[in-house]
Amino acid sequence: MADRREEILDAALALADEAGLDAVSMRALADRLGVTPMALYRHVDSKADLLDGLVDRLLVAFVPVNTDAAQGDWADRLAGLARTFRRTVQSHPWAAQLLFSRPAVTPDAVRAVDVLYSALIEAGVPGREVPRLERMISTFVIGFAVSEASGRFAPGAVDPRRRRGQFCDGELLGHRRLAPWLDSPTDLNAEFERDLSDLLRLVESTTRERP
Amino acid sequence: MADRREEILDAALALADEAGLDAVSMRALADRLGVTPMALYRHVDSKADLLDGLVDRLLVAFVPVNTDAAQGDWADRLAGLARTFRRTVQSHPWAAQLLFSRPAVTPDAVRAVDVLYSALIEAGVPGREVPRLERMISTFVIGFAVSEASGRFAPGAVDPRRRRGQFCDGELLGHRRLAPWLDSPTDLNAEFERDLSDLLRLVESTTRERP
DNA sequence: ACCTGAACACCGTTCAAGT
DNA sequence: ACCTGAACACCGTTCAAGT
Repeated sequence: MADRREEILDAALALADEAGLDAVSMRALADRLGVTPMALYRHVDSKADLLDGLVDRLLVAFVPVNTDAAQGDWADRLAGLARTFRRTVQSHPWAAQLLFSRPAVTPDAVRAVDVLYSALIEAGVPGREVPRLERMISTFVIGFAVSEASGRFAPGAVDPRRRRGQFCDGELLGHRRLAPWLDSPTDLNAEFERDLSDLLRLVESTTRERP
Repeated sequence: MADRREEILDAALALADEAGLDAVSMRALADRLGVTPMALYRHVDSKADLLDGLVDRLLVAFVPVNTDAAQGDWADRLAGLARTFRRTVQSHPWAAQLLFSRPAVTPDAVRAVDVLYSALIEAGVPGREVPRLERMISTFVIGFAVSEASGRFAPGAVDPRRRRGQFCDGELLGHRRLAPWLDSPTDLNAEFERDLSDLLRLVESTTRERP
């Protein structure tokens, strides 16, 4: 009765948290379970299937069923879901490599999409526009979390020699004008909140009729 | 003088276009160049360095220097850059796995960021807000292109048995109310344009003073 | 039903040796 | 300077065999 597949996914998740996604090989996973690599294939179709299972585990963890994110008006619920998702990726940065690769197809992923749909309907967004706005918001939220986890928002150690070259050639005019604001480090928590409130304003503006 | 590194990147890009990113191994790449795998390490630090070089090649291709995307007012330039980026990823879908992994650090990536900075400044966005809006827009645009290329926007073949189960249990209320709009297939070209115009409206609204 | 052992066709990378 | 050969320590997966 104790589903062997679940034990395998437990071990894979622990391995990924401890040593990163690259450390999750069929062989290493089998070792950790005290079993031969081939024994895994009885419960998992392939390594790709294993990774799909891993992503699903993460989504189970964050979908709001009887949690804070399920309370409040539509804006609270939408922002709550976004914050919970970001926090989940922060605790499992290895997931960044997987999150953009598969459609939201598992029952739990569909449930998360449904929370967004319901929030947008409650906000008064026309039904025709809801799926598009859902994709837009989820694309941004996943993108932000993945960018953070994979270092895309990191300071960016540009080769100073080349940078100076670009500056002197009269290039990078934008960077030059923004110099006062580019030196201070970014508070990504505050930035995420500002981005969210911008997106909520955008949702609100979609409830009014437009040409 | 003929830089050997450039020949290697040419071959790697061709290999990726023909057979996908997984086919780009040091051994296969060496084979294609008629050389021993170890010969590559004279011109490339590691496989990671090779992949960074590949991404850079893509960015060189799309940064607007004397092209359509460099013309027009700020909104045209911003939308042009987004469209060109999306088209680039569409022609090289293997890049999807790499685009979120490294900060925009190479000279060409910095140039692309600068085009966005300049557009936002011209739009009248306060300097303090420009870097945030640049990250927000680029995160969305990269996320959209990557989602498309990696199948996240694909129809989503949910297991019908499970889906029915969820429907009958009174779950997925959002999906149920949206059924009329969820059956027709999505025109992603039109959706991308609508998303872009929403983002441009958001930029405009940031030029007005807010609390 | 569930697991094992041996094997196949691959990886990235190091190191000493060649010219 | 540039390349090679052999080797190390890995991969995912197939297939026949064991209990």
